[in-house]
Amino acid sequence: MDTTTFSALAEPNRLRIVELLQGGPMTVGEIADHTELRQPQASKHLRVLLEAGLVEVEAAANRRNYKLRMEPFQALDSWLDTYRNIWNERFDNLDNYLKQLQAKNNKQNES
Amino acid sequence: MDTTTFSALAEPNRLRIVELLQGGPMTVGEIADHTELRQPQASKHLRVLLEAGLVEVEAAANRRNYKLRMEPFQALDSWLDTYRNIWNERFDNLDNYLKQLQAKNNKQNES
DNA sequence: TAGGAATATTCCTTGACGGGAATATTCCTA
DNA sequence: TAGGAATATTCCCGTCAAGGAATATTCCTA
Repeated sequence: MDTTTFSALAEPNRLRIVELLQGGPMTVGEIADHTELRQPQASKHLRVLLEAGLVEVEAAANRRNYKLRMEPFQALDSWLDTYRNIWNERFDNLDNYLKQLQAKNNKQNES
Repeated sequence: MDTTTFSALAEPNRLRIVELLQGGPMTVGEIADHTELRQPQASKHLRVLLEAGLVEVEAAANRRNYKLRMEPFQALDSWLDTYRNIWNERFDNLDNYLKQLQAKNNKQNES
């Protein structure tokens, strides 16, 4: 995992844009409207997202439709695999501990 | 989803530290050794990770053991849910498209 | 209790990033 | 083909984050 996806998403306005694009492709103007960003800054942030591979553009005459790319999110997803293992492991340990505790209690109650 | 986890992971050395800690708790000195970071910078990065909630510390005399916290990763995981829906949706569309195409071909071959 | 090991903090400097304003570019249509 | 709409780019400035070096802090042990 390299850090470009993280840096792209580390900027609040860009994260906002990404979440906006969940609803489908959008035009620069629409994005600017929904984010209180001026058009130039919207363009700039979209450029960063584009270079990070988080979005792609399709030119339609005057307009540009920006759309989410799924690859980076899928990469994130598999990056998380390792951590899922870790937290499952920890959960199993806790689980075992609780079971042992319960077994112990049962034994006491028997006597 | 707020951006603090992303900014914490956006710094290469910090991402490196997080991945190191997959192997279990580590001391500041150990971390510094494994990352070509000087001790002060290691401390500083750990502070950031700490404040972002990505790690926790346990003091042991002179040493401090830093250890991963799972909550932020779990949060990331559920944040990804939305995007999983999106890519499944797209995959279904592609799937349907291919099936239609195949049905069409079969029809042609029949005649 | 002095010294040393492990860690944290401070100060400084530098480079990158984000916003604002102005301007350039592209494309459509009257 | 001139003008206008949509978008991109450039320049400037202020802020912030990261590394280096030095120093402070904490805790152990001889």
